[in-house]
Amino acid sequence: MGLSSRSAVAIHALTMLARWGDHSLTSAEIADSLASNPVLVRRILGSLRDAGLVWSTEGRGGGWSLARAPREITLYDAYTAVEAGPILSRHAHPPSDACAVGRHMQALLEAEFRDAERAMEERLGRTTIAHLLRQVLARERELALQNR
Amino acid sequence: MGLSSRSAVAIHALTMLARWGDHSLTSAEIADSLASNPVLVRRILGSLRDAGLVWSTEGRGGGWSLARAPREITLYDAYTAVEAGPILSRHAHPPSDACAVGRHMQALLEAEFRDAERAMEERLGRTTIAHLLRQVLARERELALQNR
DNA sequence: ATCTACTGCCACTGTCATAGTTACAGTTAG
DNA sequence: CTAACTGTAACTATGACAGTGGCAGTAGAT
Repeated sequence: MGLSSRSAVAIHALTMLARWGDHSLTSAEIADSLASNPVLVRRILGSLRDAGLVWSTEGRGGGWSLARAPREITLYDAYTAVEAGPILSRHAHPPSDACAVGRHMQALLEAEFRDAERAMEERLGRTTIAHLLRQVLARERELALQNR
Repeated sequence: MGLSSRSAVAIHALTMLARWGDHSLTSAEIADSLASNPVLVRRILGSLRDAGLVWSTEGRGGGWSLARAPREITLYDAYTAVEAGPILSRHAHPPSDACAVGRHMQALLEAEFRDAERAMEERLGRTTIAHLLRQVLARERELALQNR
């Protein structure tokens, strides 16, 4: 493993909200689809709300809805909303300053790792929730045909 | 944070081995530069050896050396030698099969995440240890000039 | 007014990966 | 035989994470 599964949860939830776009979903409904927990869902959707991707209403009949069109939300948006630190982690301690190599490795690695992370983020930014939803619907149609 | 710092340690060690290419280094020497522990270094260099990037000799006077030219070792080589699983982790549990979205999300995310990870790996594959070493030496020359 | 169904949030648990450390057996040069 | 290494297993401490229960706040339904 590496990172948390929060990105997966976030993208899953966003796609569900896009699928049932006309009405809001509760954290319990989303948790059911994830085979997970409403509190967990609320925590992650809370981050998405802070990032302006969704909004929520309290009280009876409340729930969650998208704050933007699905085609205006990329996987990168979801990813950066819920994931904190860098992917490729740096030295646990700063290396020794007495070593000619150690003196510079931190700065060099920082540059290399940032570039590599940016490449990944750039790729995530190319896929939108709308794109994912389209694939989900296509797969559902296929299933419907097979079960006829 | 995200992943382990093993990649950083591996790249650091490889660069040191390239810098002092004529003779081998002990795990204690490398650990000193990392401000870390010889056992940790041996564990990580062990993975690099399994991947064919370095070799080691036991007994007195033993130590570690590169098994290839520095320009033939990329950061991706080091990364995949020491890092096990995927970066972007998937759902903790498989989602509910009863949900039209949940049924398909795992496969779709798998494809998206693999593409994103590949983009990162591709970027890491573009930088070699030789490139890093060149930068270290350049920075050392600068320092030498300033301290004159 | 009260009930019901939500969000929001805190505190806690169990689990797991990792960094770090100690210990010791095996290997090799002096 | 001794000193200096590698190789490896066992252990600890730390921290991130998923998951859970509890409870205050909010708002529609009756």
